[in-house]
Amino acid sequence: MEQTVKQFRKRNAILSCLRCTHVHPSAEDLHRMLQAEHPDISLATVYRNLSLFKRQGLIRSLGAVDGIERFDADTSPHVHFICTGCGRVLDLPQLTPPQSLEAEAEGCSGCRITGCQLTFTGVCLSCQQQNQEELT
Amino acid sequence: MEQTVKQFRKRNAILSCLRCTHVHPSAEDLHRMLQAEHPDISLATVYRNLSLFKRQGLIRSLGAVDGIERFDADTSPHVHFICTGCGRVLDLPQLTPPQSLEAEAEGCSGCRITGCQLTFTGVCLSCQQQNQEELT
DNA sequence: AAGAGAATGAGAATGATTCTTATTTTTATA
DNA sequence: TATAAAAATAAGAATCATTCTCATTCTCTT
Repeated sequence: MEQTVKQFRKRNAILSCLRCTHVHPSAEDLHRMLQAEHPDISLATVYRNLSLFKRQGLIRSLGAVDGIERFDADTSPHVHFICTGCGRVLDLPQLTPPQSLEAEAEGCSGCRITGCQLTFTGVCLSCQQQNQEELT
Repeated sequence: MEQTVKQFRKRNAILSCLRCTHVHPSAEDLHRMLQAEHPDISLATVYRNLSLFKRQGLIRSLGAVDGIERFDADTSPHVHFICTGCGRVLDLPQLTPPQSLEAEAEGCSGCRITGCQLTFTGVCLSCQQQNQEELT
């Protein structure tokens, strides 16, 4: 007899799914990833819950890449790289964001600072290789 | 007799306008600002030329604030602050972005890095005051 | 002055995101 | 356990920033 543990709440599934990936997906990406387990999940539900999580501070938005918002369940301060070729977003966990600047920023501006985002842009390895091939 | 120097090209006006402001305007903001001098300028022209300037590297996009893209004619590396209350974007010219990290980032990721964006978020002075008043 | 090519205006098209509403699921209460 | 109230969801419509289309207007060259 199978367990009667049914997972009715799709909300948890959305958060889990985001927490299990490192691709910094868009809402549509997540919707696609979730469909295996929840074939009837609605795109609106994904959007709705993502903004809820954002408000709750459970996740972060990385802003839009090519006009599409990307999300990250890792809310700890870390550095990102965005490839201008393919739109891939990578974590750069080796680097530490310059926390010293935060106090300095508050001091010189009078603004109360609650967040910091350091993002590099450029061309990722696989796009570099692809560009190379195209020249041949 | 008035000078016969007519400024037919609106393109230059758009770039000049962006260069003369520090508010990091949106396309619509610019369109509004330009209407004094060019009452018949089209919003499509503003958008069209902004993406041209971006491609040419004459201006930078700061990404979207509240779903609306914001632009900056200052392409030199500098730090931004975005107010989550009013959406205002401020320069923090006192701070220098950590250029040392860029080489480190290339080293550890293999990505070719072409740009860097350091952005703080929080509450600006005038929004802090307004919040204060609301409590009274 | 005429023709070719670039720039523009106006409005339609696009597409990501949000909203609405009817339905389903969950929780609270008896 | 039944039942009512509250929360969550699906589906599709609505919104709105941005891009596209195409007819017209400018600009430059000859």
